[in-house]
Amino acid sequence: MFMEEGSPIAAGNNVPYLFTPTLSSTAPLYPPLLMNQSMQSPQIASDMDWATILSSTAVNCEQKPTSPCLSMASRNAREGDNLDKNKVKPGKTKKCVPPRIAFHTRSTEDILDDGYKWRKYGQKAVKNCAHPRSYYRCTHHTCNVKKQIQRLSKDTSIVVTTYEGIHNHPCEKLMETLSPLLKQLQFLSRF
DNA sequence: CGGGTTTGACCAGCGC
DNA sequence: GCGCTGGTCAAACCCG
Repeated sequence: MFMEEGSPIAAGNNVPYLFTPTLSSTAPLYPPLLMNQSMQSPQIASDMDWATILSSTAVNCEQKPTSPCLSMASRNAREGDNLDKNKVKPGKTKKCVPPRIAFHTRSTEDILDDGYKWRKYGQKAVKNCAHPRSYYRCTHHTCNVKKQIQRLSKDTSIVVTTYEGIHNHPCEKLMETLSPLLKQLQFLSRF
């Protein structure tokens, strides 16, 4: 298996992990191996693009909408809820883990280009980790997707990228790449 | 000047 | 209840 680390990544216990084969030291994004609890072994997702993988996996592990997600006062405030920061309703503070996907990628670069545009909003030193964890948010104004980037302390060449949420907009870079192909397909389909 | 990064402070959850 | 830790905020700063 590719999971020599053994211990779960800091992404919650119900996270379906996506692993990239660690063959190269300067890792382009290889077709990832998709793995979750229902699978006996990782499956090669060679025919899928990253956006598809992200959205389908996130949907598969989506939480029930009735869960009291985003209960923190700061989140309420950010999402237009008028709750005062110091007036979080009692009994509704149970933490809800939104859909998360974690990637292991061997790379010298911390930031892997996934086609989306991200803005860093925090960095934090994590216990028992030599490298800090960075927090990013999708810059799209209607999109609340976040990601965390951290290097493994055991193997600093491996970058763990944890995505939280589902993009509600197309991947700009992907569309840029695909649009000429689509045009070509449309042209050929006329014959 | 606008958008992104840095970084210290703050807050909530959790374990003891 | 208290301390620790992770996640986020926001002001200051940087850069094109």
